[in-house]
Amino acid sequence: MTSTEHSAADAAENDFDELRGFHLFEGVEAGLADSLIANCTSLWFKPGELIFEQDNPLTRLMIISRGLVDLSRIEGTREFGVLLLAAHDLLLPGAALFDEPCLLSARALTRTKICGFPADVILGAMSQSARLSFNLLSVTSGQWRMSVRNTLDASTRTAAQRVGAFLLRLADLQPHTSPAFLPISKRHLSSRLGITPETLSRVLQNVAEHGLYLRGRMIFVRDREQIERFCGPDPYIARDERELGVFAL
Amino acid sequence: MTSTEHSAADAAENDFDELRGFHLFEGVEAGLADSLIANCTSLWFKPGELIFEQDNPLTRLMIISRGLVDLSRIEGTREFGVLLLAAHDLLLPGAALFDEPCLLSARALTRTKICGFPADVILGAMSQSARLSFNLLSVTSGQWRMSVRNTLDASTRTAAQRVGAFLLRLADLQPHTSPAFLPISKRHLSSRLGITPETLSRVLQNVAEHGLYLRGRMIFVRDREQIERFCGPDPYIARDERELGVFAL
DNA sequence: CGCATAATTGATTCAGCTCAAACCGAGTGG
DNA sequence: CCACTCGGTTTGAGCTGAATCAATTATGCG
Repeated sequence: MTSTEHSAADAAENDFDELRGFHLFEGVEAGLADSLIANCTSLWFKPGELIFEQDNPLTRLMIISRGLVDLSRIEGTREFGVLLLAAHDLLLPGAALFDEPCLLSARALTRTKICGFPADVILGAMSQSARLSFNLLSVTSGQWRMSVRNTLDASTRTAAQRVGAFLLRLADLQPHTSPAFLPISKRHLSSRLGITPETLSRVLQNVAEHGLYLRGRMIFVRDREQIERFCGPDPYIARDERELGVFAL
Repeated sequence: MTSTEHSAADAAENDFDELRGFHLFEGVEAGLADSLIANCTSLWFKPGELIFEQDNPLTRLMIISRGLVDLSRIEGTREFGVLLLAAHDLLLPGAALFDEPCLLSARALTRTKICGFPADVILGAMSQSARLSFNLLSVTSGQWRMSVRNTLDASTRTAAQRVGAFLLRLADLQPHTSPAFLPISKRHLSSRLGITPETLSRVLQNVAEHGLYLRGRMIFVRDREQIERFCGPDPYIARDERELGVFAL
């Protein structure tokens, strides 16, 4: 953790309202939530900076307050992206709470703000608040579900279809901005989709011929019908994981 | 659910001791655990039988009391195995508790006994017992962790390495039987490892040349050194997921 | 015994990887 | 203002692991 660290008190004042509104604290007894938030420390990370490294234990439960975080396994020079988390998401809650050595490293993709709660404080709070445990369970379930979707995507769709579907979803998540914006580098995108940067580059040409193109970091959906047909309909019953407090991409 | 169904009372009597010892109920207040178990219904499934189908909601939280269950996405004729669960494991707890339509179907691989608890009863109990919520969270985290391991295996190892590593782990999990026993068909094994049956067949010859062979359903580890070298060392820090109440393969 | 399902074997194809080279745009400093 | 890096990206050529398709051969199992 090399970034500027604010004092706990400082963090609590600045972040209070923000954190209080997070799904994690929904329905949690006010007094308890407040005391948890008072224990929180926030940290800013620059794009590209590592937040924590695989194979180490995690002593705090971290939540993304701003930014985007890539969870991936780093093996030599190659990175295998597993999940892309966004604001409101928790970082490997299981690893933090159950002393699992992380399987994954976390890296900030954009300028990112992380709030951390000491794991033992959370564990203590869980034994008092059924609702907090419930929320944690709902988030963990949702993240797992997202991870299963990725696994299935990887084995049922071609690289081109995954690229198309991912960009399309990204566009749908920002309905107000047109054109939609790709918040990460193509390199990271390729890692997230389990392909090499070279393949991504080639595949984008193919995708462009089917109604969706990426110029710079702007995503243009030119022919929705066509691109949807091309990607294959999302094989999964629609379910907005955001209801579970999951904002992963 | 086409199998013989026992009455709840019947189930409770027969299964009481068995269920009470499951990780799910560890540390849960005795009265509460007992009343939950009284609400449980058990069902037997024949090998190959579907336990539930993808895209449907789940109304009960199911736990495997005996047998092996394959969680997979069925797409036309091809099946994509995601996780192989064993006795003591829960079946998609998140789907049952949060009304997620399942992404996966569950199929009994061996003769299997499933105990089910109505989801709303569990939800009610969770609000009373922090420990029950905690246990559910630990199981869900552990299953997710296992699923991440699979994802990583799929993208970092070759088919042959995955086959070798899987059989080796299977052998290690039954230290008392020699030779170790493959409890499922090769077809299912291939699905679990994300390869075709043809590839599995070919790859087994290759694996045999590196110290591990499969004759019928017997697994012989002839040269442990060699096969471990061949598969590449398990890249993940050792952690026995069984501590988390997860027995998935 | 005989049929259905599972497993092997062979021939061929193909999606995506690797390696290597060219390209491009944004900073940087002379 | 321009030359010069230096990432990140693109393009090209060739390779390869695993899938597919098709044809046998084994293995239960009723």
